[in-house]
Amino acid sequence: MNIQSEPSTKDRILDTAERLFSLSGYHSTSLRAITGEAGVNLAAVNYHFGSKESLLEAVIDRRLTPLNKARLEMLATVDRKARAEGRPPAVRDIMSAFIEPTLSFRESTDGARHFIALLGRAIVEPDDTVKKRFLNQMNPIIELMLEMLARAMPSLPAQALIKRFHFTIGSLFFTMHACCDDSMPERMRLKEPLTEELVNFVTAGMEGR
Amino acid sequence: MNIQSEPSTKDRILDTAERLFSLSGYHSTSLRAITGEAGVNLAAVNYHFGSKESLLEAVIDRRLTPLNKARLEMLATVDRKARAEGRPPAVRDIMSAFIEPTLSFRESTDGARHFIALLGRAIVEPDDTVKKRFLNQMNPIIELMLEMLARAMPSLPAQALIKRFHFTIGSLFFTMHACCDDSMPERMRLKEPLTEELVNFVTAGMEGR
DNA sequence: GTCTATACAGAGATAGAC
DNA sequence: GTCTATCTCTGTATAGAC
Repeated sequence: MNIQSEPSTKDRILDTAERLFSLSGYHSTSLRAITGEAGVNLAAVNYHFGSKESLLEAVIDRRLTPLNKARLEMLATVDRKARAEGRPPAVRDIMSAFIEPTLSFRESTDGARHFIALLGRAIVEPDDTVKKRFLNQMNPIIELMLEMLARAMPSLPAQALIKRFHFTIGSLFFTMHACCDDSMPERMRLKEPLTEELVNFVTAGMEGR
Repeated sequence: MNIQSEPSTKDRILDTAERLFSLSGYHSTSLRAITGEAGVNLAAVNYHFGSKESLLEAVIDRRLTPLNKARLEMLATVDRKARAEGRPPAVRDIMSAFIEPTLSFRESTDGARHFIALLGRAIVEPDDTVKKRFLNQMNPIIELMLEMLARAMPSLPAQALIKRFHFTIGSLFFTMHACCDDSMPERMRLKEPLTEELVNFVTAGMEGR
């Protein structure tokens, strides 16, 4: 545990891997590129993490654990307030509790920005091990949001709710990935701030017509 | 050009690559797996396509060209009809012209289903060559839709329109990818039909509140 | 405990015989 | 068109230096 000295070998690997995974993708980033740029030996990855896949898991867990904690706390606050006022939670507040922590976390540091772009891709990764790791962390939030949304819109059939929530996830994760993506055509480049527009969009879609 | 005999070496490679790229992802699928399953020699890929990347482009182009033609025709019909009636095109009709051909094409054959799942991932691929190939084909449609949407909602600022269209693309592409994805948790599994719910969702989001 | 050097199997790409 | 041989680069594993 270094307090004010150089980052440890392990942290240098994590930081570099996060950046390169985000920029070039998991499979296209070689361990030699990571260790070369981090200035550590190739075998240090195997020593500290065991494999390239375990390294990716470590990259994900390091940021996703506190981020999901923030999301759950915000959802709990929305729920508590609604119960105290004897009303169902508002769709907009549920959406905000998911979106606002994500996008404001993204603005916090350069590393976080890379990580959020990486996460936006993780949900469509074909690699089962990686995706399951990611989905396991997301499951408690998904369950809580679905339960709260069902209370917010009691007359909406369960299947319709699932579909609309699914579309919502698509909007958010694509935004997480693509908002800092330079390869999109100029006209499609997004400008900040995004939170309010995204909350508006998915709230309108959720509540239907 | 074989009419009623066995598929050619080239077509066998295309069909097998389409299925394996969709199931396991581009980078995780080896040329040995493709050529082995297709029953052709490894070097046949290099001979017919030049490289693994060019093979992916061929897989994309074969299906995306006719699909985009159908989308453009449907958009043109919506536009023509609106002009004939002297009114701006309806947001819902524009959304349908993009979504309906995509999802009904997906239902047409097993190969198409695999292809649509692959496309749903292509838009977040980190590989620049692949993504640019894909975006080049999509650009005329994106431009036409943005132009029609601007006429449909003349009071909406351009930046807000871009953002909402972006969120729409996220919903559709995630649906294309994930609707046949078995690794999602049981509660999030989607059931057909999707077209109407998706059109409702993105129309409501587009039109705002 | 940390880290380095190095060996190994599998990948995509390519040249050239047939 | 097809196939073999071979090149480089990848992820992984291990033996041993400090």
